Amino acid sequence: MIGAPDRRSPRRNRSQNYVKYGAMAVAAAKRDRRTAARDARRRQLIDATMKCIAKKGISGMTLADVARTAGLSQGIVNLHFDSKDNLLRQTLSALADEYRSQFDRTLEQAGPAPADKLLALMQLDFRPTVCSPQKLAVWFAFWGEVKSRPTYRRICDAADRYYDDVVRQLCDEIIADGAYQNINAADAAGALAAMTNGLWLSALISPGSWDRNEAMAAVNSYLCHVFPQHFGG
Amino acid sequence: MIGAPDRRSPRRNRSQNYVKYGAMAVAAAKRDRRTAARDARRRQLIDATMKCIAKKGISGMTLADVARTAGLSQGIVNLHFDSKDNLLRQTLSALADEYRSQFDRTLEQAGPAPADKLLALMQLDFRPTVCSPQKLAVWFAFWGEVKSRPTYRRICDAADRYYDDVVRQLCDEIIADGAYQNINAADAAGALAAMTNGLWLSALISPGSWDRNEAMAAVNSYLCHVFPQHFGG
DNA sequence: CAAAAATGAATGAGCATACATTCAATTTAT
DNA sequence: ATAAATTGAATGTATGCTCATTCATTTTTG
Repeated sequence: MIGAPDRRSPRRNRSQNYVKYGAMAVAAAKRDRRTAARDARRRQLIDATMKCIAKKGISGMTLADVARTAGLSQGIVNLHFDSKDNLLRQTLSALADEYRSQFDRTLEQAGPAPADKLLALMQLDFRPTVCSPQKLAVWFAFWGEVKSRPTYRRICDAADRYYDDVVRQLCDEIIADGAYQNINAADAAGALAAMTNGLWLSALISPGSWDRNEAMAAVNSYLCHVFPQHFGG
Repeated sequence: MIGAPDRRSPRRNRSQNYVKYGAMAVAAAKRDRRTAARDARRRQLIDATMKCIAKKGISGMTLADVARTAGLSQGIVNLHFDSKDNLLRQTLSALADEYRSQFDRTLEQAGPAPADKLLALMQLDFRPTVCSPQKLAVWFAFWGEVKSRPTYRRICDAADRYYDDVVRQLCDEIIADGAYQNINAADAAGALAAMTNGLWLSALISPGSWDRNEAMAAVNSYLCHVFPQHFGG
C-alpha cells in the first residue's frame, strides 16, 4: 500500500500529493478524521453515561438509557465500547482525567507562592464545574462500587496518590517557610483532602442546605488555624 | 428453647398459666417469642445483605446471594421483606440505627466535659467496629445511590442532621468556655464531620496504606489547632 | 391439629449482547 | 467525470441469560 504505483497518468496531481506529503501523511490524515469522529462519539456516549448514572445510579442505568440519552440507537454502546463494564471503566477514567487536567492547569496558572497554589487548588474543588450535583453523583456512584471492583479502586487510588503528593509538597514548603512547629505536611495534606471529600458528601446528602461558600469557608478556617502566617489567621 | 413443654407430662401447668396470667398475656408472650424469631431472621438477612453488598456492590448483589449467605432458601427474602427494594431500605436503616446507638452510648459514657465528649465521638468514628472495611463499603454503596434514591437520601440526611446538631452544640460550649474568637461552631462541626467522612473514603480507596491511628492523628491535630486550650495544642 | 415458617422449582420481565441489514461516504475503475 | 465497489459507522430486531418474584408443597412450632 505504501507508495503503491499509479496505474494511470491522469493521476499526476494526486501523485504529486503523495510525493509532497507522502502516503503515510495522507493515510494518517484519513485515520485522524476517522478517529476524531470516533472519539467524539465515545465522548458523547460517556457524557450520556454520566447523566444516566446521576439520574438512575449505576445499578439502575441500562445501555438502552445511555443510547437514548445520546440520541442514538440500541446497539451503539457495544459497538464503541464492547461491553457495559468497559463503558463504566472508561467513564470513570474520563472523569478522573478531566479532574486531573483542571488540577494541573490550576497549579500552573496560580501565583508562584505555595500558599497561592494551595488555595487555588482548594477553591477548584468547590467550583461549580467540579462539584456540580451531577459530577458528585457520578463520583460517589463509582466510590460506592470501589470495594467490589478492584479496577475502580486502582483508578481512584492512582489519582488520589498524585493529588496527595502535590498537596503534601506544597504543605512542606509552606511549613518550611513559616517554620511551623505543630503540624506535619502529611497530616495537613490528608486533612485537606478529607475535608474536600467530606464536604462533597454533605453536598450530596443535603443539597438543599449546602452552600459552596460555606464549604470553602470551612476549608479557609482550617488553613487559617494551621498556617496562620500564610492565610491570615 | 425457653419453656418448651414436656410432652409426656400432663399439660396441667400450662393451663394454670392461662388461669394465672390470663389468655391475653400468654398470647402476648407467644407473639413476642414469634416476633423475636421474626426479628432475628430479619436481622440475619440484613447481616447477609451487608456482606453481599461489601463483596459484590449493590448492583451485583442478588437475592439468591443473600439467601445463600444466610444459609436459607431462595424465596426467604421476599417472605420477610416483600421486595429487594425494601430489603435495601431496611438495611440502610439498620446501619444508621446501629451507628446512632453507638453514638448515643458514647455520648453518655464519656466524661462530662464537652471536650471529652467531642473527643470520644471522634474516636468512635475510627473504632474497628464502626469503620471496618465491610461497614465502610456498605455506607459508600448507599451513598453512591443517594442521588437516584430519594429515600436513601432522606435516611442519611436525618441522621447527619442529628449528629451535626450534637457536635455543633458541643463545639458551642467549648468555644464559649475557651472564649475562642476565630472560629464558629457550625464551621467546626462541619469540618469535623467532613474529615471523618473524607478519611473513611481514604480507607476505602487506599486500604493498604491507611491507618486508623494516622486518621485519628489528623483529627487530633485539627482539634489542637482550633481549640488549643482544650486539646493541648 | 392448625398456623406459621420455610422451601425451591417455576415464571416471566428486563436487560446485555449479537448480528444481519441499511446508509453515507470514500476509493477505485473505466 | 461517472459508475462501481468498498468501507465502516449506525441501526434495530433477535437471542438468551440473569434475576426478582410467586406459589404449591413441606417442615416446624405450639
